[in-house]
Amino acid sequence: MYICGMELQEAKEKFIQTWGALGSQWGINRTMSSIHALLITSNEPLSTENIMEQLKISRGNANMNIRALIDWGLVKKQLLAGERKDYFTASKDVWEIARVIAKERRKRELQPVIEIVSELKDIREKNEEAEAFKEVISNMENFTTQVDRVLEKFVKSDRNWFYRSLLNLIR
Amino acid sequence: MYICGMELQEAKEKFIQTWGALGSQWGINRTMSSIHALLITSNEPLSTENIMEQLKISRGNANMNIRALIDWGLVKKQLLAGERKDYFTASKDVWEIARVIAKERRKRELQPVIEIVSELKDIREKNEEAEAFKEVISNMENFTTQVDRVLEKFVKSDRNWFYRSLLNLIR
DNA sequence: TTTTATTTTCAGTATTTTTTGAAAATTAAA
DNA sequence: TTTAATTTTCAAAAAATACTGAAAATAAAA
Repeated sequence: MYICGMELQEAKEKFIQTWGALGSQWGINRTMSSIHALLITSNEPLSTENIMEQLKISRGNANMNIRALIDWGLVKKQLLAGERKDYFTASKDVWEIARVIAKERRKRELQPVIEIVSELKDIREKNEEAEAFKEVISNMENFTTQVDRVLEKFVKSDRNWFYRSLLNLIR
Repeated sequence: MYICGMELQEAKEKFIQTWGALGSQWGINRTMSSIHALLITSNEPLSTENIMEQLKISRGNANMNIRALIDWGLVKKQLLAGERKDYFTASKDVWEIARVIAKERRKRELQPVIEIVSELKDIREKNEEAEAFKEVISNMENFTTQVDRVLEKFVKSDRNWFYRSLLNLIR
């Protein structure tokens, strides 16, 4: 019985809940981030059934979201000797997690925007209104390609570069 | 009649559509980002009715989302002399837009996570499993507070600092 | 091969989120 | 005042999204 502080189980549940809520605020579905959080906090690989049980979700739901996580590169299958079931793990390394998420979002979201912005430059009209629009688009292209380059660097970098760069930025 | 390239109107519509889709991928509702995009590309302030017409949405919907945008600091009311209606504008400055979005998301999302992570540190248990969890949480606290500091700096910085920093990062 | 365990799929259902539209509230002019 | 224009609210409807559960597919063991 703990007077202050909290028990491990309670903390894990709170973490799973928070991670889930955070994900859904960022356009990732709640179950997917909850499963991710569960795996992050689990000290051993979990099977689909473990996950279904602990999060009280159906097999179909578990299966779909595990696959999505694997697709993102956030979760890996682990074959356990003598076991027929698949087991799953997630990296506990926060920097690595951030790196993978940045990599995927760059690919899935930033790249398409850059493409479309680049298309939108081709306007022939020459009046004031058109020029103003072109100016916005041109700035946006500038901005997105710069951000893209930074993300690319981050994704390819190592932990030391990242933490060193952060320090430089806030210096 | 244009052979290649596109007309201004078409480009604007494409931009509005893209911006809307992007927003919804990032947990901001599609109408809200579409209104924002419409205002970014408009060369004059627009009234609620203008917005309703151009995006084909209801008055209630327009009103709620305009207010949300004002709440975020992305849109401003503009009183037009001799007009009774409210008119709205949005900054066309991409850097400024990014700054405001970073500011709001930092306040609304990063801060709460930092708070919760800090709470989760108080675990009394001392077994191996608890230590592993504490390690994850501690790294997460580290990471989030560092990112928070960079965002704070960005939010308070000027355009020059930002572009200079980006250049330094990718150098 | 057949049997059994496991994973995948997906139509139907449930839930959540967004939107509408009309009534109520507010604001400014008459 | 009263009247008219405008904005806000919010219950109900619609749309989008997520979830279930059972059947089909796959893979491994017997």
